[in-house]
Amino acid sequence: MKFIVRDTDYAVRALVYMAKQSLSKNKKVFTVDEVVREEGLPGRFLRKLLQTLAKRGLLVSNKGKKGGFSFLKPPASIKLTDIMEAFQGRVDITNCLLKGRPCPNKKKCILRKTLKNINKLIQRELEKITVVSLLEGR
Amino acid sequence: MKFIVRDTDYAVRALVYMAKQSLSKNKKVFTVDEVVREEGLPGRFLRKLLQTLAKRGLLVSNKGKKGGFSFLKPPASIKLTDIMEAFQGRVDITNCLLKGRPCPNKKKCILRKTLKNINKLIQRELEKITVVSLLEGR
DNA sequence: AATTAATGATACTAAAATAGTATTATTAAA
DNA sequence: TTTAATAATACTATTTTAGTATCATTAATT
Ligand code: FES
Ligand code: FES
Repeated sequence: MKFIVRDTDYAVRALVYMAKQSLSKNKKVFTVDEVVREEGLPGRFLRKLLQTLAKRGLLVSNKGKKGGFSFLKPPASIKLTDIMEAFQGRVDITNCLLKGRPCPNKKKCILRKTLKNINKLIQRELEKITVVSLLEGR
Repeated sequence: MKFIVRDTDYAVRALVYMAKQSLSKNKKVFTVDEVVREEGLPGRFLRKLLQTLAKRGLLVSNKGKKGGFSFLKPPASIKLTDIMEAFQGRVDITNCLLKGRPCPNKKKCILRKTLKNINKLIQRELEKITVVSLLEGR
């Protein structure tokens, strides 16, 4: 069950690395190459991911020499769900209908109800997790 | 987020149809062709799915003229999770590690803990849902 | 001004997963 | 013997995922 896709995973690794350096060494700007060296991720791919995060307003990017990516939002305020939404849309396990055909009993469908409830819970729990909480474990 | 795959979906439709006929008309044996006619599913594909359910011990199959599939387990005792497991393995959203690389902080990883808890809850909830509860909405 | 080191945008491609089809064998009733 | 069903398994097409390549833009350094 692919709940967290690779894009999200790579992006989280990158952000956690950046947050770590940022908090411990007060480092501000990170090039893709640096993150790639440290985390062993595919470079061109990660670049695309960080671009996406910049478009989403989590990071800022600066072109040219001495350029790179830095946090726009502080890492303690970046939720896991923010990152997931950037790459995989909102958490939604309620899509129980395939090919547009309705379930046999849509209105009183117990599965639909159950999935909706579970989904809310998942969202609530994942929103508690931030880049810093991944780094620090709390 | 593909939580329920198409195989499961088709199989559920088939089983719900069969349960309905079984409960209302005391019908026992169903050919693939009948289900396909009624539910509009791809025939050869559904046959493969019902074969899987038979191997799993949910249905029995009978070859030859007047053959077909019938319930081995009563539909009220067939859980959604039984069907899901047949086609997509156990419900497991905890696979947060990709490409075998560990997360930055595996032992005290808050995401891991959160996902494990959520997963238990999902399993508990989905186990309450059976073929008959899908049919009846409770 | 030229060079260099960075990201931006976008198109392309390879690999894997998903969904579905085809073929041949087996079985049992009529 | 024919017919109507499933069994097994191989094959194929489509879609998604993952990743690469190319060229453009930008800003600091020399
Ligand atoms: S299975 Fe989705 S509405 Fe019932
Ligand atoms: S993200 Fe899986 S153990 Fe931390």
